[in-house]
Amino acid sequence: MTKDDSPIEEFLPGMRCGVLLPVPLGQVYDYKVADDMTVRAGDFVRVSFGPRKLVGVVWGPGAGEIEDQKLKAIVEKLPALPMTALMRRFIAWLANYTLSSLGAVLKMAMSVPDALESPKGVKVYRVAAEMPDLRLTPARERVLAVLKNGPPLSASDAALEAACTPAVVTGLAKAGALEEVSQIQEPQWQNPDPTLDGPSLSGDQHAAATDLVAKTKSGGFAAVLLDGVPGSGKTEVYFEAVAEALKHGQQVLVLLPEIALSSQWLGRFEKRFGAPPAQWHSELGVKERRETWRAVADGRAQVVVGARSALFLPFKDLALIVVDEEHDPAFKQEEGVIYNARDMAVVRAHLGEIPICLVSATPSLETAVNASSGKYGLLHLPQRHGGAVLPALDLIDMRREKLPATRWLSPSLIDALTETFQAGEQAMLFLNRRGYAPLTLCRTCGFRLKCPNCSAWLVEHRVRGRLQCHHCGHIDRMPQQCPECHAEHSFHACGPGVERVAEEAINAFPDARVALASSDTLTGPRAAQDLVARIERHDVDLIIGTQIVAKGYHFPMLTLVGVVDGDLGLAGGDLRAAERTYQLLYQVAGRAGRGQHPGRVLVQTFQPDHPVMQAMKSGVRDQFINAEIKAREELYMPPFGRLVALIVSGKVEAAVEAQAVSLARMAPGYDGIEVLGPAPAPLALLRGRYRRRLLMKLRPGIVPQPIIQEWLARLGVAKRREKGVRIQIDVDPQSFL
DNA sequence: AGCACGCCGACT
DNA sequence: GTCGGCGTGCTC
Repeated sequence: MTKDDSPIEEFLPGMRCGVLLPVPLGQVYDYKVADDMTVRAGDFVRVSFGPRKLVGVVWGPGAGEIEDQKLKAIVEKLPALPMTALMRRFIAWLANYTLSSLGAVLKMAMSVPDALESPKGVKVYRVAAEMPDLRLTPARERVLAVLKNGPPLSASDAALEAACTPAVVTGLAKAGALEEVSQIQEPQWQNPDPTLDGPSLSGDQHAAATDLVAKTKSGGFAAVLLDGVPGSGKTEVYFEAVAEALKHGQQVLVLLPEIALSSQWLGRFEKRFGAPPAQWHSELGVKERRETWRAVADGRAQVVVGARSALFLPFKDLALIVVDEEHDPAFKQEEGVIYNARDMAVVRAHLGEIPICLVSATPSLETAVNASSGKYGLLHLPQRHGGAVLPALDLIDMRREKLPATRWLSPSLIDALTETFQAGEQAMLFLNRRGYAPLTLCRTCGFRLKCPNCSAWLVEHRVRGRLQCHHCGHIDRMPQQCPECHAEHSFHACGPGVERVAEEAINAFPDARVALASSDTLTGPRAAQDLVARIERHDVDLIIGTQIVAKGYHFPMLTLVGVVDGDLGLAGGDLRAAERTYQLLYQVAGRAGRGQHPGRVLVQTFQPDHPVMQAMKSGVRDQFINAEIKAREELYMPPFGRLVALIVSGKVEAAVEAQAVSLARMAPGYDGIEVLGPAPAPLALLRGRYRRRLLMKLRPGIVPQPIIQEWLARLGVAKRREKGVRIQIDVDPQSFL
């Protein structure tokens, strides 16, 4: 069956149809079409489900397993535009791939239930057909004149136009001179204008843009890696393809890892297209969500930039997907339905038969392999745009720098900072650790402050005067005395966080204006935007930040980047650690010297001979990548084999342990499949739940999903499912441990 | 996931 | 005597 000759799609009164509900149940429930309606697959309908009313989606013909008498009738068909067949196929594909229930995936695609209801009218006023007798004050006359000659307005708008207070308007309505009408207001979206002149492109940029534009124009699936060094103008290249889609009245989705912090990206977009794109991220208010959702569904919003959940927006006519910073681990959703938005974006493009462009200066190994094997197209921008040169990078061998135990900035780095400030330029210190210190212990008895819900240390945040768990959000006040030995003033902070480095920097440079940038200080888009503006105005000399500052910012006066602890990501022995560290360091280094001023990057490391450090120093990226690829290939690690993690969790440790053991015992024993574990998960206790992890390694070509389904089914048959224990499946986990 | 039904401890 | 704790079972 081809995808075009669809099964029965229309259901008449009295017929049985299957309705999928946004609850994690994985089943499609049968309902009867009520007498006064016809529904089609994709329609949003309200149904009774047990004691509650839910909105679901007509999914197809009913399964027919339940007797007619038990069938409930559909309560109501909602006026929203139906879910497209494409979105339904996407949901089904994702549920199957991630081994999660259809309902759980549907829930992600129905995150704005409000948007499906008929839009609520806004009270607007117009002049009544018959004018009653009333006293006409000048203000009243102005209001009547405004409403006589123009469209109906809300009380506040009319008041604004007539230069009076809204009370005058409502007073007139009360007197019968104005009629109140309910008007549905779908806000107008200012759409980006593709006919504005773009920037002039370099030869490489032009060639890449031409290719992307052609693919966007012709349609059809194509995945392309746009690989360019920081500052090479990748954004301008894909903007050309965005313009192409806009010219044909089609839509574009741009996925970014952390939309909330990309005010600079928005600025560039607006400069190119004269209007901002629609945005989609977790900080949107209810109203914005509802309006954006509707505007995307009916095609008024043409370009959406968003975090991973934007993948589930109901695009009417999507022509292109761009995944910027495609290597970023933030695309991976680790809770609930576990999926990688970058990979699922490729799937969506495939199902929708449209091109997708993956963008990065440090492509993930998976994408790099796909590009070199020819599965993905490759567009390469090897040079910085406009003659800017890549920063010079030096390693600081921390084994030679004699530092006191509570200092982390080496004399070499201090010297470089001094020079930078003297030249009137800006510097950035990078340390991927929030708070003041990652560990606090009692000097008297050795007690360590620890999270009650997780196997993690509590991190002191001195700015806010409290202790915080970075995994569950647990917050404590800093205790006065040791909870164990009751010694006073005995706490000792171990190791540095950004706050502590800031303290050290302020001591060393009392005159420097220092800004701290972490997820604790930049709590929303506005805070981020403010900081960016301050840095651009040069109101800040030194930025000290976590990975939040590694993203694609561009500050012309920023000429020195110091990495406080280059080795931080390398601990732990994960195969991916080297790749990650390299990507992060490379991104951070890219912040330096993007304007006319040449940049300098200093990386403090205790392992200057590590391949990552050597690759950073030589600037030869591909040599390092190729070595990593070879290592993966030899070990049948992704993308040369498959991994699936099974995470067993629950509140009772013994039950979790028992479940993990029985899972391992009943593991499939096929050729080419290896099951490792159980081992304590990276956080053996998280949010009060104990965790064990099993890792399944599969040789290339083996499809994991049916094998795992069968495995879990055998477990059920053998009555080896522990109560209160959850088994979560992570297909293609980020961590290899 | 919700939500109801159901069976055992401290309160007006 | 009731209010309420959360165990378990169902939802077309």
